[in-house]
Amino acid sequence: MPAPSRPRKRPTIIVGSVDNSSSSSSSDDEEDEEEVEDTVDDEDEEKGKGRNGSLSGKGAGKKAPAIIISLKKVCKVCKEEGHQAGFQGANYIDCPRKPCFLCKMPGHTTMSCPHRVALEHGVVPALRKNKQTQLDYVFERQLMSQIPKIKPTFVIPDKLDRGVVKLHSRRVTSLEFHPTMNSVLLSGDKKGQIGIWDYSKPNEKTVYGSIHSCIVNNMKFDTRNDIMLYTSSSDGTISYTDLETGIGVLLMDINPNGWNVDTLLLYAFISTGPSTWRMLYGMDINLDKGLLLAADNFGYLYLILCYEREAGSSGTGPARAGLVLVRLLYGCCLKPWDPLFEAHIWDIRRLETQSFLASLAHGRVVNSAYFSPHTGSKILTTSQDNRIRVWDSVFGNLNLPSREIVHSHDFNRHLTPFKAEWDPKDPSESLAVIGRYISENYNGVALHPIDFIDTSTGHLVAELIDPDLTTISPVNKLHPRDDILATGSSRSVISQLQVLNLLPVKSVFIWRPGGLKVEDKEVERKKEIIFCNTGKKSAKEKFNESDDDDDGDDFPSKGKNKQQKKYGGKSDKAGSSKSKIVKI
DNA sequence: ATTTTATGTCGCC
DNA sequence: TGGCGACCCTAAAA
Repeated sequence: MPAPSRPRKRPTIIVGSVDNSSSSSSSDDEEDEEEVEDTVDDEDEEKGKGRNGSLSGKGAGKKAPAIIISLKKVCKVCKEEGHQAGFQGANYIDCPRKPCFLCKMPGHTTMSCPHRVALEHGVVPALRKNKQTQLDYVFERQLMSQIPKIKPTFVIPDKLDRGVVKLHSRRVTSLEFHPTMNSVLLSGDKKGQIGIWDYSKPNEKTVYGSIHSCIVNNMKFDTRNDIMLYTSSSDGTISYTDLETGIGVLLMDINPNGWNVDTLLLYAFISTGPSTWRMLYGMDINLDKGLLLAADNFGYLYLILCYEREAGSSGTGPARAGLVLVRLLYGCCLKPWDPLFEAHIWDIRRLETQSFLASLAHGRVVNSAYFSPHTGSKILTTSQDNRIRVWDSVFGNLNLPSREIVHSHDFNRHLTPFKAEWDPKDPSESLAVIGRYISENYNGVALHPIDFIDTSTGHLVAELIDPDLTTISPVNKLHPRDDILATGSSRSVISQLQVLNLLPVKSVFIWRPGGLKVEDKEVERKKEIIFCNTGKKSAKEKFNESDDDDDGDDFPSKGKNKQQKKYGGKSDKAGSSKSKIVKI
């Protein structure tokens, strides 16, 4: 069923009415380069539908006007003259009339955003009211003691081996490592398929194509029987699938009438408004209690008793698109009315939904929320307002986050939402990984790093880039035991740099320091280097510097390929930036 | 070979 | 309040 289509206009060119008489290209005071060519093109496009077989139809257009009108270049964002937004080489120039694309504050652009170059990288310590309660006491006693006082050094690779495999024909939307088999990675895609890849035995890869009909949003292993996988999808179903056979059980379907029926009803009787199709965006399980919870885009929370396979649902009100946090509070009877689990539901638009225990206010849509991996005492959220937030002490005051970290993950359409995730190996529960939306100029090429952020300080510990990985990487997963990161590509790679290593479309990437034992031809091995720095600005400067002087690096320059350089802790300004590099 | 279409979100009018 | 266009967006389908 096609959505109501609007005619998508071609990029409209505004003909400058100021100087339509003067056709010469030298009349303008600024930006007088490609005026002639622009003029011809735009005339072609303004008439018919621009079937521009010949983009450079010099003058021979059938409706060529007698007067060639010169154009004032206007900003494509605000349509004003005098500046232009867009890429200039690998640098994107923001429209100065818009708020900063990074921090969303007016008055400056991304290039000069203080959060872009600050060492603290946008950390805003929150105001904390120091009022001790009984809950705080419980927190201190039961959970705080588990958190090490001294934070370990993060293990961030500065050299990478990479395995690449193409499993999916659509973008990867979720990743999960197997809970016990160290080298097995699960991946879900936009199409609803599930991929299984054992990257130590590259031949062992499987794709199951009929588990869901669209985006696989969540995957959770049945830890009691870890060949079984729970998955939730935007098709509104939860499946319980045997990974050895691909045979699954449909545990729940919240669209029993199907997509077409709902949509037909929608257009027949309502003619506008949101679809009634329900999509599952959040899921978590607690197998000790045999519980599975899932959340849909209308803000409903569904509870499934996994073991008995009794599906039931409990509505929490028609709020929209909240996310769900679920975690058992072992031995803590904090919520007498609900001793089994604690669920937080929040919705930035409709906060009146009654039954949540706490509401974490965000400026815009919340993409994800995760309890910290060991104690569960902290919550890490990613919001569309370009901020990562850490909420300390789920027992305490959650009115304000304890950290706000400005980070570019505000996404447009066609991208899987970015989700900052804890490093499950970090005992101090402070390291998080998240892909970055905004691009950065790395030696002349615009790349989108995967950021490692110390949420306790807000420092950008590392930004991981790859010259061949020119895609945005919204989906990332750190291995629960090994120093391995898996990431899913958001789109195909179209790059002239790929001479040797043809990165396939919609791949799953594995970075691992120290060597990846793979022999399969489909799994490429490549040694790369990542940036480790605390400020992107200086990273670029250093990059350019090390092109000149520094060498002896074990990475030879090969022809036209962009080379990545390793950065030591060279401070570039007053000892300000101190890199944290740990080679492993 | 090009255009359309996806059901994403927000600001603006 | 809702329709509409724009977005550092992609790419399969038509």
